[in-house]
Amino acid sequence: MYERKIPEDLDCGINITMKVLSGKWKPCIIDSIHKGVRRPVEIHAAIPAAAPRVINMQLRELEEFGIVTKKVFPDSVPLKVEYYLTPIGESVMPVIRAIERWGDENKEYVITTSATMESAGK
Amino acid sequence: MYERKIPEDLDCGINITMKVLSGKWKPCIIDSIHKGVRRPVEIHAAIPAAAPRVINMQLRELEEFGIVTKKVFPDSVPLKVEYYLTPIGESVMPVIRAIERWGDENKEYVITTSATMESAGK
DNA sequence: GCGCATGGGGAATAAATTTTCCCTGTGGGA
DNA sequence: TCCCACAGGGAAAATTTATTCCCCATGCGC
Repeated sequence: MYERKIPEDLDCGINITMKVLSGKWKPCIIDSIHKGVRRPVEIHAAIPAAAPRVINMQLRELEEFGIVTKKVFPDSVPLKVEYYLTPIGESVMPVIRAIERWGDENKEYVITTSATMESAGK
Repeated sequence: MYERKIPEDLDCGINITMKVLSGKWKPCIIDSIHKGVRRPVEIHAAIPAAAPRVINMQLRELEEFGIVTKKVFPDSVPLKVEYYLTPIGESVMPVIRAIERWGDENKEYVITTSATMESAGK
């Protein structure tokens, strides 16, 4: 990870969750794994917009936080790796679901609003 | 706002919500307003860790997205301004609550885990 | 040997976001 | 007059985060 220079305030729960979930692709990664997408290549395929390197790094961070665990099959060739959600990882799913649901329900609105914003003042 | 150079994918609901909520202090700001903290000075006081300038900018972005509305009392001196959640703003509250709840429930865990991460490899 | 797929990392660069510094303007009070 | 509280913005610097480019290793098939 990076070395923080600005201290973070972990007072309110919002910031705690954000510390774990912040990362452009982390919620998507968690959601994918929850859906049963376990192998790195599959995760990359599921989120093509993200560079593989970024997904690797965010997976590592999620692993450090105990959100996911990594299972390596040392004898299989080509090398096989699988990621699973830990119980803590499972416990964030309601949060991800809430985020996803709101987004799905307000997709139209957000897209048209942000389009309007761009054509107006920027 | 800033001019994006990397296109965003607004396919999945997660990214939609994140577009609206991303911003270091936005969830806190929304939560504060929901709790009845309406005037800019009060919001600043409620989130002392954030620079006032940042809060102003994020408020403006939230306003552009229709999450909050601004009510100005032109005749009062000193100038009085109040922010309110719009119906859409109210509709994100369940998301904020879910984020807040998970953070509160896992505060200890996250804090000790991130402390361990720092003392180990960084 | 060569190229493939698998899983991954270092270093540099680019982009996005936040923070700091200082400025605008109003009207009240000392 | 000078300074206060209020609300807010421009510009630059700093910080944080993402992305790109190229590298490593294994064992298979040709």
